[in-house]
Amino acid sequence: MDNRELLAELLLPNIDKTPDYYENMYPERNLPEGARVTRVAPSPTGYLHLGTLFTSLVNRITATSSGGVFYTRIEDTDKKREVEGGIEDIIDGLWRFGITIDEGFISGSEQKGIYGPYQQSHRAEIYQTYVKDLIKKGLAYPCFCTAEDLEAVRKVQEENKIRTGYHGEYARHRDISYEEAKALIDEGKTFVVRLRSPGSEENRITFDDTIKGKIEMPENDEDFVLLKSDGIPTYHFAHAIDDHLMHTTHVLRGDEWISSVPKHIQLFKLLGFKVPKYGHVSPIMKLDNGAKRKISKRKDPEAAVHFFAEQGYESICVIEYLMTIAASDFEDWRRANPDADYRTFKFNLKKMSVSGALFDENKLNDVSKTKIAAMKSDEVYEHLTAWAKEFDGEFYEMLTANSDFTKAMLAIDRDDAKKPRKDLAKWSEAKQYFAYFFDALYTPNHTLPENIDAADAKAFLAEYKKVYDVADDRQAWFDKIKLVAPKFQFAAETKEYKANPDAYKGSAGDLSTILRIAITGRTNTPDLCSIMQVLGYDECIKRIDAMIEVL
RNA sequence: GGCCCGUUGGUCAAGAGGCCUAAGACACCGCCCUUUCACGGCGGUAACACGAGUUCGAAUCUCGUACGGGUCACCA
Repeated sequence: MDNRELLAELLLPNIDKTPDYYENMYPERNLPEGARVTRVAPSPTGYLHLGTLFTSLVNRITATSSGGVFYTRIEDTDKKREVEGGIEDIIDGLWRFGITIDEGFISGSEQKGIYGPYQQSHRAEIYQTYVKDLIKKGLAYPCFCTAEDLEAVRKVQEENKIRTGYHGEYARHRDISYEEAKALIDEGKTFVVRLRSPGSEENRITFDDTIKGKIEMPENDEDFVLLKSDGIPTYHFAHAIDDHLMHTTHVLRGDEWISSVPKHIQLFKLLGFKVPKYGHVSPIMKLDNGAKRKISKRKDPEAAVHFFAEQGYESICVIEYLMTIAASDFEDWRRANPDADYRTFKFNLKKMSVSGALFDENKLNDVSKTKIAAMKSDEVYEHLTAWAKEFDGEFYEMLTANSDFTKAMLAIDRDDAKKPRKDLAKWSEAKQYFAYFFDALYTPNHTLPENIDAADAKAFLAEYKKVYDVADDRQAWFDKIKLVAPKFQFAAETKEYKANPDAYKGSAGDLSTILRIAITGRTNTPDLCSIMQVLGYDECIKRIDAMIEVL
């Protein structure tokens, strides 16, 4: 046995398989030409992040549009940062947003597919097998440097203005002999396994990023860590092994990875793997004191996708909004296909923005309002109550105490309307918006607009009471307002009033406003006639009387 | 600091040397429609970061500057 073989046996004595074993175990996927295999590989370090959702969406739709496969893989190689229930949180979150998962972790505890296990902490033997092979080939070696050793080297490099890192002459254990290694191990020293990089900073490599285009960078010459001292791989190594074995065709990930691409390409080539296509997704940004910055888990509530659920944004609305960021031609498509499922949109990575988009709440609200406006009352009822049940128990009780009443309320300007109102963007707005329908929420406010005289208002309400019939349809209802209008010198027709404003105190429109204030305490509500029908005769009279009383 | 990437109205963006007197959407403003609000219709304000160069011609190509972002771990 030569030095390399001895080293390999010394370092990884329990590994008895060779890479061939795994190559045979995980065969090529049987997929049609052009089908793309994508994945999202989150670390269970906390809740589902907006950025993770975004990249998941991009991966998902890329697979879908090409008839491919989208799978999840858990990157739990850093035990220190792991959070209890993290896997479940992320996977369930994906499903909740309609990101379907074909393979890998399909719930917090279930895996599906023949390329597993889909959790890196359970794949140690696989990684070690490949590392052992690399050592035998002289492409990897043990490094016994401690954190302090590395720190000292870095300091020297910084002082001498040399590029920091474990490369070239600073790769101290690069040519360690079997004997040296054995002695150190016998002393009880721990080690990591590093790549013996054949690269040089002088060389340039280029790769074609499917999102950002052609990128040129110096070749990697750093002997970066493959296996940590606990025998678990670093991200770089796990990425190469897993994406190769799981036959990922497109690695679509956050653009913080761009600078690691030279490492990855080198690794794939050294391992004899086919290099996948890379696409680097720009982060979603946020405006902070006039400065653009990446949305941060720590500072921004909307970084946690849970925020949107709490606010009562429909998950599909968040997704559609993200689609407008992901694909510059999505909005046009949406206008042309207002009812189509977004999944049928033909997604093209080339249409993605190369710079990070600012998160735009206005736009989200617009997308959301349009979506909710298109719903029928039954659907709104279902979604609203589901939200309230989880986030506002008190409101939930009110909504469900009399579901027919609530549904009638929700049907106003919606079910029979040619052009439904665009009002609600998120369910948390509903409580305030519909407050006057519920005794517990309604606080009368009898403030009149400045152009209306209190005496007139009082007289009008008293007169209106006499003719009011809850059974009137919209036309009859308005005719009655017009009927009484002349008695107070108000114009029955808006046009008349506009043509000759001095002849009148106001128009039928102003009278409606008085009535609206009496009934709802507001000047801005959906169709008043319908509101009065839903509220019922007694309640309306009660409110009218209450207003007459205070005037 | 080294290495990457980026920069078109307030926001998202179209744009591949002449079709750009620079599209569209959101937001904002005005008018019309209208019982209110909304929808809808019509219109408006508003942008190629800066400087050189290449070219008959540059938002588009090149270089430099500025600004922004990312990355330089036994984290992903």
